[in-house]
Amino acid sequence: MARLADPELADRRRRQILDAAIACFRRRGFHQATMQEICAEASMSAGALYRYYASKAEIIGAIAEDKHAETDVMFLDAARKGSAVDALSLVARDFFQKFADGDGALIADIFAESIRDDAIAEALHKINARSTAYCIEAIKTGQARGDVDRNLDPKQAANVLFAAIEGIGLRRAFLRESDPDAALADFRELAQRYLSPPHE
Amino acid sequence: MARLADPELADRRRRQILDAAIACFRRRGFHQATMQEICAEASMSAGALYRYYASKAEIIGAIAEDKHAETDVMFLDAARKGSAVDALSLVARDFFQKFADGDGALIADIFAESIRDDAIAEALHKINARSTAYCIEAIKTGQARGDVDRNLDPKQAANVLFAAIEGIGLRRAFLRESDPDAALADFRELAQRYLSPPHE
Amino acid sequence: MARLADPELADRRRRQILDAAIACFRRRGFHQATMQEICAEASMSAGALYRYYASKAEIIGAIAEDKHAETDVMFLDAARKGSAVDALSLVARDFFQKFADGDGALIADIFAESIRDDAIAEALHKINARSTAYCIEAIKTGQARGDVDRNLDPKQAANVLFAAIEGIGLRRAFLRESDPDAALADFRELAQRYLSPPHE
Amino acid sequence: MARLADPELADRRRRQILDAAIACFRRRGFHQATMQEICAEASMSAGALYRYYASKAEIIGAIAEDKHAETDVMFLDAARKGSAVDALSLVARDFFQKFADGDGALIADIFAESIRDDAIAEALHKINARSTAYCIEAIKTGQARGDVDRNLDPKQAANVLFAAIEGIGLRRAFLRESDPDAALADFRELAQRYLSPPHE
DNA sequence: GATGAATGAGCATTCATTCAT
DNA sequence: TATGAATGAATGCTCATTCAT
Repeated sequence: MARLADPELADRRRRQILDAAIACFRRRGFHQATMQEICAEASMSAGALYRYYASKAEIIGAIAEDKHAETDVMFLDAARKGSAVDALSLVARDFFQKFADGDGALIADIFAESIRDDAIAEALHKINARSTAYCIEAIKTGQARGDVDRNLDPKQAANVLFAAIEGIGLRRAFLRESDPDAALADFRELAQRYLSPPHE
Repeated sequence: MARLADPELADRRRRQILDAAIACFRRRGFHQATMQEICAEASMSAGALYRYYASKAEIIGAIAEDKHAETDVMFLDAARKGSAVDALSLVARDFFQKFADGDGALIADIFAESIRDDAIAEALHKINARSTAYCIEAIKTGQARGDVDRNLDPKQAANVLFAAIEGIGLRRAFLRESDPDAALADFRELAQRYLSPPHE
Repeated sequence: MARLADPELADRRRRQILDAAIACFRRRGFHQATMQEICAEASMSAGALYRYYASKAEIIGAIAEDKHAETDVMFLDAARKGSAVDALSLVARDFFQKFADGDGALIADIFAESIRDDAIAEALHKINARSTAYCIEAIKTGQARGDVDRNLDPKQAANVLFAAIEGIGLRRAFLRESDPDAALADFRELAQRYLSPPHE
Repeated sequence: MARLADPELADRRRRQILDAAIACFRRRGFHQATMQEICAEASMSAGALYRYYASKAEIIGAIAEDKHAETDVMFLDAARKGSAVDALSLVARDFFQKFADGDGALIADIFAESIRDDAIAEALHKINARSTAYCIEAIKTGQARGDVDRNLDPKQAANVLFAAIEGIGLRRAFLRESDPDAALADFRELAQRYLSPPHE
């Protein structure tokens, strides 16, 4: 009588829960949002939800990874085709858009959580290492091409630039300035000046 | 004979509560830390604590302002004496030290809280406006002197640089890299390259 | 298979809570009885109770209405069949029985609460208007028949008689005189003399 | 150096506390009003207040007696001079005025408290016995004179009439009808008809 | 697989009362 | 006498999680 577990259904349900949780966490933060709210948002009973995620912490972990991972996909292509600044701008633009969409507080929550919680930090470090690796690659390519100052340490520069993207996004969310294009312009100017070789 | 209400005592108690709350919030975050923990940390009964702060939210607000305001004092002097980069470095150094001291998650919490809560945001905007004003001044002075590129918009540049400080601090906390001098070196290089006039 | 929310269960639980609350409120009053006591009396956890009533105030409101409404049912029949005094006596008897059963203080609490709280007052006014309407009808019928003095204003008389019932009940509870039949005799004598046409 | 306790001061302070407590209890009820509120209303520190009353319960007891006693003074004179109805009307008028002044809920609280608390009840019974005695006297005088039906039991009648006064006052407070003269008219009509001998 | 009622420890907050000054 | 800061148990209420159906 019993059918085997349908893995597609499980994936669908997990996605449904994550989306609901993201919506709730945006509005209220990880620790203020309740499981009941998430259940309601996901149109799902508590029992059903707990079949897919064993605890609130697990959902938080899943979302942190999820948010961090999204950016990754587009990087590689862009990095080869254009300059380092153009590739980074693509990432930055995407990131700023999230802030414009109301993800600012959630991203800050993820920072807080990953600073405090080693398990989450570890998961995010892996994702971050990959993104950084692409960026380092792009910077090295730029240095080879001559658009990027050869005196810069590629890894250090990659981290500084990611930090700048995050900082600009956060600060603009704090200041209620939500135009992602303005944020991007700020970032491009910073990146350009930071990366350019002297006497350009 | 009647003893009059002692305003010094009130100040001392408030400080005591804030310090205890900061310790708890660092470890556990605003919404996970309990009032009982704060009371214990402050060696104070719940009743005593509530004489000085009417609610947990009020403590959160007070700490947010407190943390934000700390940096301010030193800025003005530094800005007149040295270059814009040197003045900013002073602020940055101080900020990075907080991360090294374990304030990273708390600062992220403050970002999250101020993005979500308009009342807290408003209070912080005032404090931030003052800091930014000093920085803008320093940049203008640098432009007059010729160490700062005249093509930069001072206000925009000030915000970008603050954003960079915050981003670098957060990212390093996330990566468990706690050396504030390394962070400062990263920031100085970024600021130098960003602010310098071309053909230097 | 999914079980649908059972509305009967909800009704049962609500009744169970109300009964427990009435028992507690009788003994200790609205504001001295604790939710824990009510939970214990209802053999229910706090969480379960709060699924059915959102707050203590809501329970107080529900009980106030409940107590007030109980009398209503029997009136109409009685009013048609017998004299106004007989119909009123039925209500009075029922009311005095409540005092004999220990409801006196609770009824006084309901008065206090409804005098102070407009929301509760409003709800009770509706219920009261219905009871009064039946009584007015009975008095008018009596006037038509000739057992009731035609000089009396029916509405005014109805309110005076209800007031007398309440006053007698309260005063007897205060005096620890709990015999409902003695109370009823007092009331009948008063009502008879008050309503009778002169020269009878 | 130390002066002996000044008994006048003590009386003044006690009065001050009682007045403040009455004001608070009116607004919020015995068990919802806090000692802090009473202290503030009395412009007195908690320590000072507790020198004069050992507990909140003691204040409640004192107020209950106080409220009940107020009526007493005027009765005796009136009872001798006019008819029983006139004497009772004086008391009733005074009582209805209290309701008009906002004492309704407090009076209901006193009923509740005295029904539940034997100590308070006992104290009030004494005061009540005195008032009732005066009323009984007035009724007997009326019976002797012939304005009061000789078939009525004087004690029973006195209690019924007091009950009616209380019931009318309470019910009007509940209905938000605050005109004391209208209440008095209701009562006079009731008392007149209740007390009058037949064939008048 | 899914439901949603139930749990109960835990939470922020209050308040009658005390006591050092 | 008077003050008012302090106490801390108790309050109304919440919520992550479980489990019988």
